[in-house]
Amino acid sequence: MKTKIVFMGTPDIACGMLQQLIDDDYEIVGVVSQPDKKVGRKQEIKMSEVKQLALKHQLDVFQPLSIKDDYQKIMEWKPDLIVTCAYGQFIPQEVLEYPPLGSINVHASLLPKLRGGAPIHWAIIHGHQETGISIMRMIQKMDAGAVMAQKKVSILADDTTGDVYEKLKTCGAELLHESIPKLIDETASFIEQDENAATFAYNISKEDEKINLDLDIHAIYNHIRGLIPFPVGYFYHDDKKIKLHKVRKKECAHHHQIGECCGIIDNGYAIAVNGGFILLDELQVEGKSKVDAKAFANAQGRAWLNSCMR
RNA sequence: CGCGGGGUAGAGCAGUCUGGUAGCUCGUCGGGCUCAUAACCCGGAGGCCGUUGGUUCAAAUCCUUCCCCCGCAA
Repeated sequence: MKTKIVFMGTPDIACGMLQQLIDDDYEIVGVVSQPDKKVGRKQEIKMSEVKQLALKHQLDVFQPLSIKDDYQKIMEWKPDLIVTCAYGQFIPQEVLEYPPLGSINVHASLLPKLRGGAPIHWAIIHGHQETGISIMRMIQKMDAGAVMAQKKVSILADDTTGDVYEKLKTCGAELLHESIPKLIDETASFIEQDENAATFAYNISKEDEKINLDLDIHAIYNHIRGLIPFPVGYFYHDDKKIKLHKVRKKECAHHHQIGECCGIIDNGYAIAVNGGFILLDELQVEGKSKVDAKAFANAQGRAWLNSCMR
């Protein structure tokens, strides 16, 4: 008899896990995801990525506004196991304890490091050279349950959050594929996390997206690439917000002011910082569309020469 | 009717306030120069100035209708 699983998740990365469960031919009795949201200027209704994938495979979808007091449906599905990945709400104890095989979560960091909603972004912003996937038991405290499996992934010097995200999506799916059989045949072993070593990676706030040009070139570069492709870092020129979609760095000595616009260097639009230049390959000025460095340098970038970003 | 910016040559922009020959940088095409270049020089092509109606002798520019793009807020 197939193991009955309820999957709970919302954004794209969770789709990697759901797809793996589908491919592994478990009986997915239901999928729980965040409610459809109005999004953008036009406030169009958007279904979560997980919901879209679930519907494509004709799975039952449940979207409680607040799962805290609306979870009966999950019990009715009678799951043997609950698998979650970036669902977005705290799940009541009664639900977590219901399945005989327990409730596990796929988290994109090497726990106990980087607990929270944005582990990939913060791993890069902090300049880490490796991160990974952890699969652990769900408990009431965020990402604090005993860990049953981990797998490392390296972060290359120029990787963006998007790059690492793709690696982790694949890695997570593989680890999940290996782990569930161990739960079923009871060979899984769980190790409690070292609470003293815990660090946190909370969701990125507006303030976190602002790039501080006073830092050294490496910190700035890590900060910017850690926010690509979403939500994207920014700084200002006068009162105009400049969003940074694609950048490189060039370490070298120079005599420019911090934040000074220096025109095209190595095909990128150069901004002087401590220790070298940040080369903008794709940027977007508030109210305008995204443009490449050359296009930007033709008009606006030319006018801004010798003035400073801040 | 949430707030704001914008639509001008293939690209990025100026011109709009104060109506009067369609401009700049880049690309492209042709020619020239150089050992050489994302170098430089000369020349050319390419626009219903987003759309509708109006004001005017005359509209990219002023008033009006609608469409589309973007930033913010949610």
